[in-house]
Amino acid sequence: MKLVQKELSDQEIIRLEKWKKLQEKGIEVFPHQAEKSHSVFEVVRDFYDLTREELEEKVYPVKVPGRIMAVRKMGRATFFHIADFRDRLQVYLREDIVGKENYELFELFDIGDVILVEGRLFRTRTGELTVLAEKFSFLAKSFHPLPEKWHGLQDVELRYRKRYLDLIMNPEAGETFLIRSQLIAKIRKFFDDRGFIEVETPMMQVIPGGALARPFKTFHNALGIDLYLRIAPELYLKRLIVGGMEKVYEINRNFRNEGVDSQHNPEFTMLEFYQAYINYHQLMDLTEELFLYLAREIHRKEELQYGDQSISFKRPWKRIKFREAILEYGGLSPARLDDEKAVLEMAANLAADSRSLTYSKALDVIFDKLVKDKIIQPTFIINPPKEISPLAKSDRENPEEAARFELVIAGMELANAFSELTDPFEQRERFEEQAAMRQKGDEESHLVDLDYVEALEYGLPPTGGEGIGIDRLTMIFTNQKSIREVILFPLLKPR
RNA sequence: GGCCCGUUAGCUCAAUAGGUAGAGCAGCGGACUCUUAAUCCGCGGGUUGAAGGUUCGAGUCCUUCACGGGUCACCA
Repeated sequence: MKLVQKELSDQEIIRLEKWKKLQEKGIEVFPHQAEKSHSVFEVVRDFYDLTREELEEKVYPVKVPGRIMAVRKMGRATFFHIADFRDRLQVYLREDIVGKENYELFELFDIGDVILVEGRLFRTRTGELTVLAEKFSFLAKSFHPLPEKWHGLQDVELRYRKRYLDLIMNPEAGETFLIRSQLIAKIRKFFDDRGFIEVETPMMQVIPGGALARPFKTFHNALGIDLYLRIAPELYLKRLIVGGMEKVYEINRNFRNEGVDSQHNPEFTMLEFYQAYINYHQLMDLTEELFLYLAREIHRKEELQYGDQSISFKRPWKRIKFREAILEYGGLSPARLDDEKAVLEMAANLAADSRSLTYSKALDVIFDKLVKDKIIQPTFIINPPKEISPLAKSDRENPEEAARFELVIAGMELANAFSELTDPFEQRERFEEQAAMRQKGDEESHLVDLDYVEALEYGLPPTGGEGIGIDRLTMIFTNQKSIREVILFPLLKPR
């Protein structure tokens, strides 16, 4: 018997010795299954309201699995708690009930062991719902001591590397990931109820498209070809609209070979949905509905606390043109905004790499640096420059602007949506413009995807499409400031 | 990648000005049949992230490296 860790602490050696003793006694430590009646969470949920008298009148037998969390031994009686990732439940162990031999056996149980407790419910003098144990047995032995009971696991790195310890010790962690799960479930319900079809499209692509980002590259041995992990599902989802699927959505991972910070993880989860026959204005309405629905369903509120801000999803949300947002929040005069040279200069000072800057990209840089942070309440930023939107239709009134919006909440870009470009000839031109930029050294420009253009040549009806970052959405809904707090296993360098 | 901060017992943290590395929890032994950060008595536990350097003497000062956090850059 060897543990992964090479150098063992005294406590680990003691636990191994206890295991040995258990084997000598022929006690099953790692059984094949457990006859449970309730989880800890279910006991607390279902019996929380029963009074002491009700519990005395009628016997409520339970068989509950859980991890031993805190032991208070007082001679021939012991109190301890068992926990699952949502709740904890007190257990009362008495020598006169379980028998002397069994009571002494409890010495071989440690904090951290997973056990099954069988008994009846009662309330203690202080009123705490408690299992009066009649039997208890091992479900698994823990060979390592748990982190400190009061402070929990504080080391941020360890919390990410050993998320299981975070979940065992810190109830807030479990709560965060529960909300994440509920968000995704409710998003599915929202779209399913509206007749959308959930689909899955390739994660490995020959031409990574649908966004402006650098991809991860890999290689397929049998076919002998380079493949890329997808940066977005967009072009495939629109092929499905061509194929007549009127409303589709996908919730899945995207991969972008970029830096890591509190708002970016190399793999992240995106919702993308496409609906034929609608434009980006209708998408804004749908987006408002979706967020309001999620806030009501999950938090029973229309306003959420995020840091020291209160974010209101009450409709209607602010809609402001990209240009005007820069004027309003960026502190530029209209004259300065139209002065191409001045704008380029300003952006060059804000960006490290100013080689491939154009007027439109410069505006985007200024927006990112100076404007985005200042927008806290849900705000649609509409009609950004067409040049940075190669897959969107041009705006009807201003052909240099895109029929597109970005949704900003709490200084983060939450969503990006547009009236999809459906004209195959214009799409091809836009791809070629992007290719020209790539020639000039812009690695994030879009690659030409003629297979996609060919799909458009068969006829893509007018379509509205949108992407929503699920991780950032979860951050807003769980009041977390780092994306790593909402991803169970964020990318870390190996130890 | 740049800059700043952090890394000390299983965990959470101390260690004045460079002078014998400590506490709480956890663990071990003992007392205790309504405790809940249980209490009381006693005990053990350290390559101070790694490698160099300065010094009579380094957890502490210097250099390099590793990992993490924050921030800037790039991105969503």
